[in-house]
Amino acid sequence: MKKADKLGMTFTIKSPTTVGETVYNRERQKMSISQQEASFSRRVDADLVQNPVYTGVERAILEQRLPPGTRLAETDLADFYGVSRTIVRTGLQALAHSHLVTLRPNRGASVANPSPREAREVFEARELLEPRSAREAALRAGRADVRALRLHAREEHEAMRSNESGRALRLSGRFHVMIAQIANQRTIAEIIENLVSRSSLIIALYWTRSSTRCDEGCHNALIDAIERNDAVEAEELMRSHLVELHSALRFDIGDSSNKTLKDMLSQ
Amino acid sequence: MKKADKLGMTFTIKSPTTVGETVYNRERQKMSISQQEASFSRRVDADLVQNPVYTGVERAILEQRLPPGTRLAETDLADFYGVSRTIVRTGLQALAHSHLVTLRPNRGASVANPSPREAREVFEARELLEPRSAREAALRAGRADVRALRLHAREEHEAMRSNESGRALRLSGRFHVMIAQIANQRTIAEIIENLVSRSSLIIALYWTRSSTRCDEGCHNALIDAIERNDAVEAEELMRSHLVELHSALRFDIGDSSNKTLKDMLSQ
DNA sequence: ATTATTGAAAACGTATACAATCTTGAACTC
DNA sequence: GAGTTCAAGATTGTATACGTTTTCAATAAT
Repeated sequence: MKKADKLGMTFTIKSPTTVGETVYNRERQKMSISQQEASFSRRVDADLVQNPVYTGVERAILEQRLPPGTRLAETDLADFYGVSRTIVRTGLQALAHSHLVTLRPNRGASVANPSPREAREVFEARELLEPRSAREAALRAGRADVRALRLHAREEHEAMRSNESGRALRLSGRFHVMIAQIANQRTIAEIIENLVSRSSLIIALYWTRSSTRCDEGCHNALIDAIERNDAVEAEELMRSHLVELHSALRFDIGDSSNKTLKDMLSQ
Repeated sequence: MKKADKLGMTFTIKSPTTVGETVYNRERQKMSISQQEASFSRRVDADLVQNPVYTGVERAILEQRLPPGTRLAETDLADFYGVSRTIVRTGLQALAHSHLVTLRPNRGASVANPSPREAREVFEARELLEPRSAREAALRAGRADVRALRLHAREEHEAMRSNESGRALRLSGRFHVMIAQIANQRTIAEIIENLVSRSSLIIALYWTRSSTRCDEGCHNALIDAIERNDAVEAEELMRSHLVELHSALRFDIGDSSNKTLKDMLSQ
């Protein structure tokens, strides 16, 4: 009770709208990206998509409503999402595997707090994988893919304009994942998806600039290159985009988040 | 009862010796590889290492005692390892995240059955990541690292000589992981570790040659290059080694495993 | 002989109970 | 006043109970 108050967890139990949108997005991808083998499964995800804790907390982290280090007590989450602790634990364990959440034995879960080293490594890995992905995407992208990318870029833009910076950040990450998916290398796309997710936490901790404006230009330029099937240009644009992001991180600041956690989960 | 018989699961409940060795290996690494930040945690693993289901099933898969597609009934595992289904589920979910196990809603778990496409993608990803890792390892490796590698190669050799092909395969994979760890890029090392694990399943399904003899020469040559700090050579050796492995896979054969699952888990 | 039906047994999904561990804060000592 | 001790409360870890779904074999129908 005291704890719930401290966390600002005066929740009315509600069903999260998260699941709906995620499913929608998946559906949309399915149309634009050729799926060669139905048997190539990520069944874990199929299960996870309907775990409200997983989808809800993931989304809250990607939108930076849950800052790094935030304690995630099982009972609070169970109450909030109206499920038992069993489901909460499943979701938290999955998030821990994605490095979005840290699990400490007998101490419970908290939003991950990537170290400067981890931050650097994540971006180095992205700089290694994503340019190649962008090149491949430029070679493979069809009309539907380009259309989906443009639609998505518009959504990003609108989120920025209406000052929904959290939503903008999440969509920006999703843009990178979409490119990786167009490249039609699921294994690598999945790795990239994970690295991109972690980037939201890294940006929350080490980002220096206030604006994410650069994203807009970069992303549009990338779409143009992909539409032209200009593989070399797409690869180079992606590389420089990532280097730019990476260079906007500052690792010399200590994590000093003293905000109260009011309404971080709800909406 | 009927089912247990069919699976050859006439288990005497015993504590798996798996955990012990794994811990030992980790300890050994810790000595040979410089650890800069204790806070850079993979706490999920800390938890998982003492999950007998996770360690036992993982090891059985890596040693090809559990062939792809093998059904993993929760109750059987619970009985075998002497834990409740709660623990079994935690372990299986973790294995599913590593793509070693497939979870289908209401249908339970089975050893993953990577498609030809997934197999190809895994090796493509390895060819992308590991050569670079080997280069970095060659630059960074110290005396202790080289010594650990040679010790490990000897273990591999002995496993081969004594016809423990499963153990040899697992150790061979571990060798690649060790190099990735020496490269001191934990994020990428973890990705490689996962790809290497999946390779055991891929080899079980699509391997054509009977011998793994080539490994021995390749690995020794790699150690030599690393000892000389010859980055270029190490990178090239790793690249060609992986290409050779990849080229020894045949994707046109259907999976026809009709073996009974006797004693696949025990020992 | 092959396919459909069906119901019992087995297996999975989720909630909950209880034990083990950690946290907190008040009382106490120095 | 700063630090220590310890018990009550809170939180996590594991097992188990129970409802739901699936599987499978026996039976019936085509």
